[in-house]
Amino acid sequence: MSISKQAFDRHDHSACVVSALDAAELLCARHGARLTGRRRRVLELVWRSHQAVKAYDLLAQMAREDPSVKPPTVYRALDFLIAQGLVHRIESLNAFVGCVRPGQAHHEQFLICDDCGTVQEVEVPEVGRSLTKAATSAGFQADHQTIEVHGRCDTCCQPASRR
Amino acid sequence: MSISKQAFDRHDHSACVVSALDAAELLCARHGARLTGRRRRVLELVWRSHQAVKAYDLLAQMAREDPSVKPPTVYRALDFLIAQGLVHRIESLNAFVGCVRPGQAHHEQFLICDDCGTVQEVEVPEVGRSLTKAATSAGFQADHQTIEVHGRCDTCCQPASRR
DNA sequence: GGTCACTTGATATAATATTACACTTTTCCG
DNA sequence: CGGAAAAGTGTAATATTATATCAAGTGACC
Repeated sequence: MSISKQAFDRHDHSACVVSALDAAELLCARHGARLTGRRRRVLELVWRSHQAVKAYDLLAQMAREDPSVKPPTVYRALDFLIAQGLVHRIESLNAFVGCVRPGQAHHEQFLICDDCGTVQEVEVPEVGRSLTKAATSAGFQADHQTIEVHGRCDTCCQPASRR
Repeated sequence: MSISKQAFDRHDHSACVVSALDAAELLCARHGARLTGRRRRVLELVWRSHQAVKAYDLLAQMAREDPSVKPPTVYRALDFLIAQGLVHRIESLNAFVGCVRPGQAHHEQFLICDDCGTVQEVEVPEVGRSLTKAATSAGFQADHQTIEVHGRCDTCCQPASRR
């Protein structure tokens, strides 16, 4: 972890959002990809929290602002953001989170709290390495790894009195 | 891997099915769980191949035999089999495979061929260990790991002529 | 034989995701 | 500039995956 759990719990989240959006603009510009209004809005909503967001929750929020937003609107934007590496899909939740390391090559590894829903993206290089190695020795050519650890986060493990 | 890829490609699959069903009977007896007709049938169908099976494919097959089979029938049986550790859910496919090590504690780790759909369950102890360790040091109490590697299996990597 | 827990049947519906086609906007080349 | 091609979006319909609810059946055990 780059920051402590305490720091995380009290962090200024608006800064996360701003930096995520800035990074997205930059990355898209560099890749010649268009971060349109819809896509930007979806990314912004995904970044509302560090919990995984459901596509239909995004849909509900966006449809309130503009009734022309329909499921394909959301899924297309998500597909784009995922292709750009700005958003990750959490398979075990059918939900989505903002990528904390856009633009840097990394395996997708997540700690998912089943209590509060917080998704923490981590980087444990050995895991990717061991898996790729094991796959290779089985004659398997690994393209993509889905690594999702469920459990309870630090905060949710604490007795209530200590929070 | 306990057997070679070549051996696997030509293996006598009916033996897999028989041994899976036998192991299931044994395990359920030991746990005081009831492997009813429905449940047994679902397990059998899951074991039809080493590919992940969709719930609605199971449903279609079973409904052909008995029209009273409905989605809950299948999902309940799958829930039971998963709880008994006889079947694993592949999150990234919304599909199910038979467990090759029922009764033995293990992390669920899979190599999934995106060409032929074959799912190979593997055991790479370091991966589970590294992940748990990383989680712990982040104050996270890990309960369950979802590890699914997508790519191309040995057979599908071979030029067609060599198959 | 009664009762309790578990299992199943049946109906309905919720939640997640995609297809298809028309239309608009942007790009970009001559 | 103008206009064709590509990319993005709107719209409607539908496919796929999964669960809730309540009633009825089944087997285990005293």
